[in-house]
Amino acid sequence: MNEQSLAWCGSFFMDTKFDHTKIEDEIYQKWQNDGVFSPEKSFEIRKKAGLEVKNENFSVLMPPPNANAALHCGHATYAIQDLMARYKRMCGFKTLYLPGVDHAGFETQVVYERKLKKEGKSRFDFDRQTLFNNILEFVKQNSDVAVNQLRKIGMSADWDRTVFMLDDRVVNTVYDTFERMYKEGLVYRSDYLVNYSPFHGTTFSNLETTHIEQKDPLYYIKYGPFVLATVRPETKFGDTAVAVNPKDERYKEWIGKEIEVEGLVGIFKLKVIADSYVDPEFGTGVVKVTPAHDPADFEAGLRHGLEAISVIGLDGRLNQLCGKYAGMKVLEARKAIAEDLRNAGLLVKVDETYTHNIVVDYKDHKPIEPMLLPNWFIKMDGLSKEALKAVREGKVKFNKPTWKKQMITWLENTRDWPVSRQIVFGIRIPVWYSYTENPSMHVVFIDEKGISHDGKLSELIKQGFSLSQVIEGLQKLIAPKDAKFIVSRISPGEDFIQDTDTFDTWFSSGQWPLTTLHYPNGEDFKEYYPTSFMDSMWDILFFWLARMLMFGMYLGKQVPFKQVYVHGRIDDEFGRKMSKSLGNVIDPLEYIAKYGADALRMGILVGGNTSAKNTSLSEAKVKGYRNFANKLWNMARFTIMMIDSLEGTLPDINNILDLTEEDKLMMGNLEKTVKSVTKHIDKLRFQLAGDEVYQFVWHDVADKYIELVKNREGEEKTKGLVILKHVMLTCIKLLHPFMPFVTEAIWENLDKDNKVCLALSEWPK
RNA sequence: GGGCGGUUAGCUCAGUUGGUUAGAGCACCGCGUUUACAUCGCGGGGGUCAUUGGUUCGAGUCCAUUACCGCCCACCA
Repeated sequence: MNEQSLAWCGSFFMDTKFDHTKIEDEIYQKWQNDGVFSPEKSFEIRKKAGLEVKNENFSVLMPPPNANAALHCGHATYAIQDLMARYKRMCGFKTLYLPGVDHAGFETQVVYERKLKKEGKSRFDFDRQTLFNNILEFVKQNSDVAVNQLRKIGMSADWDRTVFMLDDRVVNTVYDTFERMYKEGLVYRSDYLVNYSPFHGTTFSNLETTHIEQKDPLYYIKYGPFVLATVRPETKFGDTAVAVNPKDERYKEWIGKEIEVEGLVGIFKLKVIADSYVDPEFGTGVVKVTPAHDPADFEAGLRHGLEAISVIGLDGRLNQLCGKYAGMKVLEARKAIAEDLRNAGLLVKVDETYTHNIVVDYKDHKPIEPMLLPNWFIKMDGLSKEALKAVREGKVKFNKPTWKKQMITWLENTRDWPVSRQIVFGIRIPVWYSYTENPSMHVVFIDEKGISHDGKLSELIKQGFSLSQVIEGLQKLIAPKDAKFIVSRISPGEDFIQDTDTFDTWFSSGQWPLTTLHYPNGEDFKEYYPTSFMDSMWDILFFWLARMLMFGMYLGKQVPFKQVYVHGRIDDEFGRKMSKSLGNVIDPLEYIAKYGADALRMGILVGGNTSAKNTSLSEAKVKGYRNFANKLWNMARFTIMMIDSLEGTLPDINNILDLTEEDKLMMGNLEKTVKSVTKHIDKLRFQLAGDEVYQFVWHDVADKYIELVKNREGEEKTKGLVILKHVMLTCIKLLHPFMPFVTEAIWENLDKDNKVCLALSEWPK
């Protein structure tokens, strides 16, 4: 035992209880000082010590935790990545575990806006740049919290390589990608029916929306010669056709004819179209078609060449096309219009029992208004095709067939990806509009006195504001859909204003394997791409894993990771999802403080099946594994005590002969356990691996073999202790990826001649 | 509407080539202060493996059916 290790064990090792609080931080510091987490350093250390080193790398990227909050229980699943990294490192692979932090654009902004609200402020009180800087400051404070908490769990990540999503280098790579895609025709700006949230003031991709069931009145209204059913009479001013099913005999004669509809604000002339998307069984079998405010109608509009007329504005209110209803909020207008239709004798009946699914955002479940807005889009066909091919060919393996199936289905059905978000916190879209060429741009800005101005840029200039004044206090810019623009990351000249939209978070995090490894010319990229292992929960299978696959194939020309491990959600002890409203949220830091990181890790890795859809965690479980850590500790203590009470030195395991039947059995079982545990980990069956060592250590070694050796005398006892020591050393190696702290502490005390720390010792064979 | 999971002890779950009497942890009951550990030891109770049917010498395990629970995707006004 060397001086350094004495410092943190010493008399402490005589304690009958294992106190994790006394050693965890110190051991972590020691690993870090020794260079255990650096692939290069740890590789050299093993080489020098004469331990096996492989010619192959093992690399795993840490899914960057959101920088907007402290860690939650889900982050405890990072133990899976750490288990793999530690295991592979011990097997002799040059192992890189690369950490990072995400800016989590939209989510962070939502969190920050809630904070502002508490202070009686809102995002509208700040110009764009100031708001961005404030949020960035907020994030920087929190990302330290997140990183330090990850250290507490024992992550053997190379922190010197930590990447933040808004690092200049990352942002530049993201810009490179956008520019390249633009040059290759994969980027376009278009009016498209997007999911717009009047509440959040931004667009969402399809993935960021969800459906909830809701009861709404279904209005049967007279519509020219027809009666039709609708829940949205307020969109009637944007109707540009009426549709029926082509097979519907009732309306066959009307197809292709023009009808006149007496509206509440004049008379509409509409064409009757036939389209199979109409269900003859629903309502009366007649549908009003509103391409600008309904996804199905939008598609139908494209098929039939219909005009799309927007009647709802970004503020969620009806616009000037709606006559006296202009300025009303959607629901308000709906009621008013229904009432007026009733009074005009145009309302046939109302079905109050009608339930249907409405689209809401995934975060706050606020209603989504489908809107026709100019947005930046990425063409998905080519990108998804390459990713699909790689998945089908097995270039990337999945821990369960169902994830592969889901991935294939999603990649087969991708739609173009709207990547612009109308939020401030993110990577700003590198596109500039010239004022001279686009005088009709709409801007919102705050002047020096803090007064907000909103209007056409040319008008505001006429009023005496200078362009630089506008740019200085700029909040929002809306360029017309046919605006002329230049793609550039720096200003092309004084006449230009940059787009105020930012990229969808997943546009940058989708490039994570590339940016973290310094694509395209960095050493790490050459050395560690494609990465070996990627662990993530199923909730971001499409958001993130699919996007990484696409960017990986597009830029890196290879899959970004060879093995995907999809883990389950951590639920509470009754299998319920953790939620604030249920009050069943477990704070991982609390359990670490109380029972130790080792116990928490075991609770996740062995107490449940991480690859199941959901897995439950409970205090009782973690406590049980804390007991196991204590058991292990005392087994080691007792072994050392028995060895110390012997006279003379302990013979080498290779020099002992004439083993008893019990000794042979022990050695045989040990060998079986080593083989089985190794196989289980190789097959990613962590629970079975961990449980097997647990059972072996506790019930074979402690309950039986130690009891046996304890009662021996003389030479028999000496031999037994030689074997016991060997068994203990082997077991703590097997357990190290699961319980790094207690095993490392035992190693220092049990093997006084150790050349390297346990984290760099050789995996038993 | 399409697709996918799950159902094994009071609770959380294992059971990965179909093969003795179905296991673990926690909880429960009884006993126990031995050279470590009471965060321990020894012993014990408790399951018609959701339903029904099939394949098989043999089914918790494979196939089909039903029921219940849950998830994902989706443009039914």
